[in-house]
Amino acid sequence: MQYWLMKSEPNVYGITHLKHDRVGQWDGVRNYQARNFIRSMEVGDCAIMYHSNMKQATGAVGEMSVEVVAYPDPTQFDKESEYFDVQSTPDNQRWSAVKVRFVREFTTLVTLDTMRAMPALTHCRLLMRGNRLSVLPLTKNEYDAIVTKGMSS
DNA sequence: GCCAACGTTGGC
DNA sequence: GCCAACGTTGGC
Repeated sequence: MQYWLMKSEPNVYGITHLKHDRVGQWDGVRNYQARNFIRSMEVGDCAIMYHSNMKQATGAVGEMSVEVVAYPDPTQFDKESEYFDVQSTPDNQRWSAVKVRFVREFTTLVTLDTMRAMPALTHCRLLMRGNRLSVLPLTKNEYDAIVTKGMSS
């Protein structure tokens, strides 16, 4: 069992969308390190959804689980998509997607400030300077600490 | 293989 | 909207 944190922009695909869809495709990852994490995901892995780029509501918003392991991200071949990658071909599939299932939405937004103040997250990559990874691993301890905060009212 | 230029991310 | 930090590209 592995634990992850996955960033999304809530206006593109946030917790509200996933809650509605129940199972959603996590695509558009265009960073090799993040892609490699995507490829190492297993069915049943736990993941925290994190909303980024929000003026008021940046932070962890809920829990997901991995429903389908990595497969070629269809948006890389879609000329209409903003994620289209001219260098991707059927023989050279550069990018991967997974499917995630909605588990629950936090009752409380866990903001960056809150997370910075949590001893359990001292070494979390999310909080390190200049961190830009959109998919990153968490320890069970880090994951549990965020969920506990999120479900406290 | 180095590295300058450029593009992107994401907090503020 | 700004800009620091980091990743990628491409000339050499």
